[in-house]
Amino acid sequence: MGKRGGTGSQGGQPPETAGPKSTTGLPPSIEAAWGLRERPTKGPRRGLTLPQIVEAGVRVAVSEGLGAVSMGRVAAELGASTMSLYRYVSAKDELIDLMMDLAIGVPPEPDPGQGWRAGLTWFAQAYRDLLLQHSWMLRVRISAPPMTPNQIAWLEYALTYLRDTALTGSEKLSTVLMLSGYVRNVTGLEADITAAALAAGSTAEAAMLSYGQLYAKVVDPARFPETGKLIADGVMDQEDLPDNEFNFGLGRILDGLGALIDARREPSSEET
Amino acid sequence: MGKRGGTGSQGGQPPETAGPKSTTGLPPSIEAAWGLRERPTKGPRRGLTLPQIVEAGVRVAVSEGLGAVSMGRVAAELGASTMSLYRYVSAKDELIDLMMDLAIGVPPEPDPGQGWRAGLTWFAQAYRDLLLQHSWMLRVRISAPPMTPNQIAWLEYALTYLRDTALTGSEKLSTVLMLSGYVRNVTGLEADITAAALAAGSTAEAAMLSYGQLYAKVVDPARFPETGKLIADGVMDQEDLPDNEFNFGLGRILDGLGALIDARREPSSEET
DNA sequence: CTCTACTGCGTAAGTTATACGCAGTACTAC
DNA sequence: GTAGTACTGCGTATAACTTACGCAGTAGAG
Repeated sequence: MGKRGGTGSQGGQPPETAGPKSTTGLPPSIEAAWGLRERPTKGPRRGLTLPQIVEAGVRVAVSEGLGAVSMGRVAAELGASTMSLYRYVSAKDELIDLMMDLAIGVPPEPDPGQGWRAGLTWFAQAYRDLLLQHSWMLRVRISAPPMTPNQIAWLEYALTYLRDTALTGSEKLSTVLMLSGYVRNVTGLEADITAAALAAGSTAEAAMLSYGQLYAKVVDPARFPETGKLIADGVMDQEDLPDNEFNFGLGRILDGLGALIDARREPSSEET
Repeated sequence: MGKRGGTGSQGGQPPETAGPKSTTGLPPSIEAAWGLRERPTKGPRRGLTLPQIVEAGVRVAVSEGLGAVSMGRVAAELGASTMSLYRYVSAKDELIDLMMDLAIGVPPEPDPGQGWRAGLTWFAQAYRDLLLQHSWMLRVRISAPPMTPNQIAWLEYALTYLRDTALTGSEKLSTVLMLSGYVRNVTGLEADITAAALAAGSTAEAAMLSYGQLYAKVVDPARFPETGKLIADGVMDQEDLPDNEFNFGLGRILDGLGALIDARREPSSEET
């Protein structure tokens, strides 16, 4: 252990974490994402910037997968030392949160003119495309409600499409969370299947076809008749093409939502 | 490194992993879960059993959280050594998969008499209760379609409720996946919020109330008007009570599904 | 009784995140 | 200028882990 044997004249306390103390009470990652944390102006010039680091992290995640994102790897990407990153980021999780926010990006401007259904469909599609592009995001465990700037922007974007409906605020929020959760689930499942099969050494297409055969090996149709029927019908094999799967669930959700929106419009006299 | 200095007379190859070679092509965890892997009858009496180990793992997860589940901790729980577990389990992930299957358990017998909607509602509720009981499961990253025995049993259970509808097999499967994914999402979000707030040092109730105040600190109502409205209305604060949130989304999904089921029944002449 | 396929498990290697504190830098105050 | 000091990057070290490897011993098979 590092005994104090130097001639160092200061020996001050180490800084709390990255940056000055926070008074907001927000989680550190969230503070960082919103650019709070005023930076002092004293000491040596800083060698890196937060955005640089986060970009490097995303670069690593995109090219080598989330598993390759270690503090050391990201630092190497920048030609810096591992520990230097901790001057900008208080923990690895914070880096990951920031990477997510960067990758999510600013959503395309909403166009409420097209109606809630078309709007939400587009929202879902855009989110899906994003996840397919940055499939490492599917491997990040979500552990808090969305609070970073771009996440909020997407939320806002979706809420805008619901503005002219008679849903309550709480219902709108629930709707958006349900929808984005759905998109994440379906896309993630699809990615997992593809990845597992690719790892087993087939092409993506052939891989998806073969999944049902694994089920067939294990599921006894006598004990699980309904599941057995699905397997026999080859449903597990093709998964019906990912996009169809996606659209089916999306359609159901929006249908259900539409029923409520319609019901709200007529009987009540809340406004208009 | 262990140089060979002993008088050992054998020096054979180490066994592949836990147990004999597999010929099924299934992922190792799945094989283990279904009890494939015939055990030989030679050598010394085994000191442990797979179920014992998996139970110990669940015990640790329940009482100390998923993060506490390490090979060493589980072994200690059994009074065994860390490495001895690898005679039963090929990797930690396999242990986790088996823990999941054990915790999921056998679902209650379905009663298709009550109709698909009541049935699926009960299914969702039962799954939700399970996740609330074993909240560590929410922290496990799902990385494959459900394939272990009890997972399949739950799937079968849900499919049974859809038996008498005119949905296609593919639609039924999508429906169940959508539903269980939804339950997992909502329950997980709820658990995350509670956990985060508890960590911040409030009681569960008070914690949930305070979440919206974090949003208020960060969201500029001018830039994000719709989101700002939600915050101002206190929607983020209460999250509308977890159960309401849960029931809202569930209702929407089932409504949407109902519309399709009804539509299928009338116009077509597929059966009956 | 011997052979040998097993067993539990000690040892050690390889990864990680990250606490701690040093040596140096560049504003600020005089 | 010159000192003081609040910073900087980063080397060193620690604490968890997972897991490969191989030894010493055990018990069914022949």
